[in-house]
Amino acid sequence: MINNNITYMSEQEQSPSELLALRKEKLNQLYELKINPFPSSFDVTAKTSVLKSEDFAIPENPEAGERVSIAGRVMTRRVMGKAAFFNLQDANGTIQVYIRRDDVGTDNYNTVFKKLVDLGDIVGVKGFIFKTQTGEVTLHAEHFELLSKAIRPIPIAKEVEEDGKKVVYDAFSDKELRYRMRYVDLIVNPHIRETFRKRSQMVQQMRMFMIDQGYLEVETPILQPIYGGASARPFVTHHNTLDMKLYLRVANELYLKRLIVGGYDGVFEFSKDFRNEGMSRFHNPEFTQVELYVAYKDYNWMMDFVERMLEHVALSLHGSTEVPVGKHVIDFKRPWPRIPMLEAIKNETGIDLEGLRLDDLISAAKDLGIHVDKTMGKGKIIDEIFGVHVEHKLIQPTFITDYPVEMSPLAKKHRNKEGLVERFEAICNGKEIANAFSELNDPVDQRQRFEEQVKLREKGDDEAMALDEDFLRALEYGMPPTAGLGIGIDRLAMIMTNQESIRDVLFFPHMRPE
RNA sequence: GAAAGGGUAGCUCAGUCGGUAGAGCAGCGGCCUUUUAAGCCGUAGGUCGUGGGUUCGAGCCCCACCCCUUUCACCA
Repeated sequence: MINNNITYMSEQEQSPSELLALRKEKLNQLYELKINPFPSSFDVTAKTSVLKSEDFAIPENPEAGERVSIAGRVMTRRVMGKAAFFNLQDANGTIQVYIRRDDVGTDNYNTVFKKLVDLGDIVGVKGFIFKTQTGEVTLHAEHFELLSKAIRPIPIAKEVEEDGKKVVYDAFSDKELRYRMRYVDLIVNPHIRETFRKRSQMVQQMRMFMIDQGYLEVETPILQPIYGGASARPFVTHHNTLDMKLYLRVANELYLKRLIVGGYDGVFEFSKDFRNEGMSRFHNPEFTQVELYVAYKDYNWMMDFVERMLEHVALSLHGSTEVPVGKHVIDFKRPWPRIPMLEAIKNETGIDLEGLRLDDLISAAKDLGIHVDKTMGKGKIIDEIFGVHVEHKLIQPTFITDYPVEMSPLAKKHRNKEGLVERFEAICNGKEIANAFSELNDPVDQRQRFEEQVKLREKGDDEAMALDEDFLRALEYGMPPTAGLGIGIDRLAMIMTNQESIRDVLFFPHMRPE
């Protein structure tokens, strides 16, 4: 016991790093000087990005120019005795600040700025804009004030221009640390801030696009007594007062269709969904989808809609329908090719699966190197062939249409193709980005489809859907013909921001505890 | 779940054959009033992911475990 205690205490002494302790000591010194290291507010009148833009005119005699005040984080510092330069970073950029002892006061400069302010501290400055000898737009500070003391050191990267290119040295680049401490990542890696700004813009543009059509943005339950709307394993939780099992939603489809039954002619929801499955660069346990349901429309209309909306999104984010993604340039200009699934398979493999009996289909699949087991029906086999031989080759936006009915228990049967449903997926960069169908609104057919799902579940398919009696009751009151759509927001954001991993478009991707 | 790679100072990384733990930046003490990876002089900083083992001696070799990355499988 005694030994353990001694070990424990010595760990305690070592654990706050020297740098942390030193900065806490600086806090104490500030208090002794009657300087509040965490004041309540500061009057900001300008942004660094505006000050550095062409629009901001610097007069002949800069000292006669207007006074501006800016606030932000001290990112670099070059002290030359009685004067110094530092770079101040605000939300949109950085600007160099020139500060002299004779302008801001001896104590403020020598003691506060030089001794007690560190890189990473948040400060406010007021002064006028001029250009240095080397032509850099700089704020000449006449007032300097500490706004928030940072007691942890930030990882400082050095940036330099070499042959006209920006080269960054010692960037904060450890992915684990970046994801675990996204706040630090955002401070020191400005391009990360930009990626998330783009994601936000993307969502905003989609929202406005749908609102402009007159569709209603709604919210539906995340905690559901019966989960449905997608083939997936759910997270389970428990309600104490009701003493009942609840599921975190895997989709919101069945609730949105209840609202179409209720009489709205268009509803959509940006929905956090939860699926208890593997993690990868394309999968996070929680992810975002937007689902949209429009009455009196079918999947053909929905293809037009998706084209129009995503073309609009690309244009508003990039000023062009062309979006660079990895080695490719993806062009969202409409119209996109529309290819029935069996035709797409025929195009890629030369094999026509149309009208094949199950045993012929199985041998065709085996010829194509597909692993087939006895539980797989025709639909599953076709889907597998498509996944292995076609999907990853579709780089430019493409609609794949008319899926096997077995894979789509919520989609309406095709009006003239036996065994298929009126469904499409939009494929882009080799991945599904949208999934849509003419919604099944026949309550008798829907009940049969649910019952088939229940059989699959009994056979051991733990991703099969459960029978939702209340949803069936809603359909029994009559749902108009309806087109429904789901778009994976994270996947789309990866494309629109040219990121290879879903973790780079989620602020806080799921990580094991530290 | 499987395979490969990785975990060394606050950050980015070296570390040879197993022989006292290294650099740059950040930090600390100085000098320097238009610098910009500022510069110059000096200085401090480590549970080498964790726990075992082999050895006179382990950052390095062996075993187990933890965490991350990438790829694959399931899935959106």
